[in-house]
Amino acid sequence: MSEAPPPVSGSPTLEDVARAAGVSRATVSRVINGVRNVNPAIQETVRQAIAATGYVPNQAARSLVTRRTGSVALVVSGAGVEGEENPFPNQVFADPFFGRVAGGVVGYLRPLGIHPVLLFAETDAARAEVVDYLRQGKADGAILVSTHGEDPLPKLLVDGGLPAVLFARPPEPLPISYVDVAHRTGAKLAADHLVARGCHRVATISGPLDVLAAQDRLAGFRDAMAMHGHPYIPCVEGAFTLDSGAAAMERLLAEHPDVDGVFVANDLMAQAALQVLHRHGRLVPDDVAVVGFDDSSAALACKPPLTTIRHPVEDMAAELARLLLAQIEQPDQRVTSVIFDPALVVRESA
Amino acid sequence: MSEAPPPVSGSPTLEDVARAAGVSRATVSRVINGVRNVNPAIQETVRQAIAATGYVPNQAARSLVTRRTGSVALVVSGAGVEGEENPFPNQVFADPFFGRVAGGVVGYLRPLGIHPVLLFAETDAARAEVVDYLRQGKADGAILVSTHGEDPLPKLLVDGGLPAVLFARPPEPLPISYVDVAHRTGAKLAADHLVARGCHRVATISGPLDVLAAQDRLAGFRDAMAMHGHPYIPCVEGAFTLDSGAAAMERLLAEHPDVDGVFVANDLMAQAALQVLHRHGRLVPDDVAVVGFDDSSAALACKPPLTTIRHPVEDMAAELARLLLAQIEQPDQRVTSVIFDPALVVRESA
DNA sequence: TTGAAAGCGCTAACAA
DNA sequence: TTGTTAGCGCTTTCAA
Repeated sequence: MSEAPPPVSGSPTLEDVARAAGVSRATVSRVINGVRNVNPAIQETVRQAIAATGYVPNQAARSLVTRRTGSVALVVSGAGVEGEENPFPNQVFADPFFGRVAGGVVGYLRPLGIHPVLLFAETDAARAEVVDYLRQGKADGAILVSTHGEDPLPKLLVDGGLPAVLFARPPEPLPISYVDVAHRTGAKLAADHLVARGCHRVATISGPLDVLAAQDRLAGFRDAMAMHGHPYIPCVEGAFTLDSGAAAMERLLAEHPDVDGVFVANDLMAQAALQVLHRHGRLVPDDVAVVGFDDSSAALACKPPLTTIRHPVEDMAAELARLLLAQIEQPDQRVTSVIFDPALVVRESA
Repeated sequence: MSEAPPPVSGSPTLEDVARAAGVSRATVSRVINGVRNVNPAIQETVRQAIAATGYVPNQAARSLVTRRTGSVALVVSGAGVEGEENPFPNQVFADPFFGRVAGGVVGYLRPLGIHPVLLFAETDAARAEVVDYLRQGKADGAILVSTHGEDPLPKLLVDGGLPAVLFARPPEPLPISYVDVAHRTGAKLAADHLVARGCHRVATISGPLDVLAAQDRLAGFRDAMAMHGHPYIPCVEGAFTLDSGAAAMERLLAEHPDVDGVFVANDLMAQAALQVLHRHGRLVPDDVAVVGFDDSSAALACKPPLTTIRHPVEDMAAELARLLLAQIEQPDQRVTSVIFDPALVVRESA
């Protein structure tokens, strides 16, 4: 057990291991990388030498020749304004949605020994940095989670020929793989549930209609209600925010005081709607049933707890990671997209 | 403007730029790295060549020779149990404390072009991976945010001679730089405030007394109260959790029904204490004044909003990043620690 | 099945 | 001030 004199300086290299094992660097490399055609006995010797020397491969040297870093960027991107005050939106972390995405990505990547680098791209400068980050080979590809629809980063990446995948379908068609949820299916779930509850005078509060998801949710809801014999469904457009949800609910109540069921395009607006209904003395769900969308943390914070449509965010994020790795392996492969089915989560509001 | 034939394959290298500029690789390298002693005219030529070729330095090649990656790991560590179900604690992201830490770190590092890699180290295996991550040269150092006191990772890193810094003083003395908050000062702030309000029968709910921060907060509070002429302050030990806070408050009320001021060692327990007081018909702050510690999101969620002690978490995190970079530059420098003063945030509970 | 040798793209002595 | 050159530690042909 006495061998492998400690290397004079720095940590041991392949050379040191090779010398300790009495083989060539190439052989040690083969053992480490699990290349077949290596004599089992030699494999064992090499393994012992590795343990004895405490060898750890140098990632830089490895990357230089393989042109891979084995790391990916997890980019939280948006259409933020140049010169924004806060360079790092704390709220991103507070957002349970992002937490679930990160959880799904890490859950898939960690067993593969890949750890995501966290990048924020709220400004043009930051977006340019992301592109550079990938071009410098600091990461092999990027998983993008956009907070806004008009995010220019996906196009930048595609134009740069950099491997990237997207959470949610891009507004403009782009040759990029993405995952998304079947918004229409989710909206149908909400419609079916409201009808099954016996709601007859149903309305909806949509998201901003320049956002794809909002369009799809509205269309899906209307289609499903039409199937149930309700050809016209009143709609007030919101902006996915608390304030806009409150305003929309007020207007809905003013224009359709007899409403007994509302599908709200996201939980945040639904939470506000619930408060408005409460102020107006309407009991939820008895007088008015409310269904939200997202199953965000807001859904549980609601009074009463919100019945809503849940994305399989973690699964979607894991699939996204898988798609990215596939694209890194085979850059010229056709883009793939995967649409996930959402599920109805019944709580007390409907 | 017609030069630099596009490189045959892959992206341009230093060689390509050098050829386009009619100089040597070394000169281009000097220009890129801002080394002085380069003829301004040549500098300009080189810059144009860089722009013309679209050159971006290869990080792997650079790291191989400089032995620096220019990236750091942000490690969320704990004393988690082996084989835990959830490999990635979503709640970490939900925790506003972590968000603030990350914000401070990113705020400091991003202008330097450094992006943190997010690592989780809840299990022994994960901790070994963190050590390997650094040993492989995938990051130059680690910023550790431990969720538990007995986290073994700091020692692993120190023993490995790997650059690392800690958020919060390690329980066992360790040659590692850290930042922390002056717990005793914070507790004194709380004491002074309660006394100034006119509280005469003051008690405290401490954290688990095997945790340093809990010890310091208790001692600091008692010392300050003694200065105000209250030599003995009743104390019930909690566990920094909601449940333990409620239990402690119940006990306090049973043993000292005439209490009119309580310092609770963290906001979560204070929140529970508030609920218990409410159940017992005690008005806060009129009957009983309550001061928490941390200024976590719980403080604002309380009814009434909690008066509490706030850490300058972002500043602390930024300083931590600075300490790490300093240590990476000068590995054999003595460890430094910086203690930050907390501040009293007066809301409605006291 | 194994070894020798040629780089990967860059920085940093050392010369000129 | 600039160029030449020698590696950094690894993977990967190509021969043996």
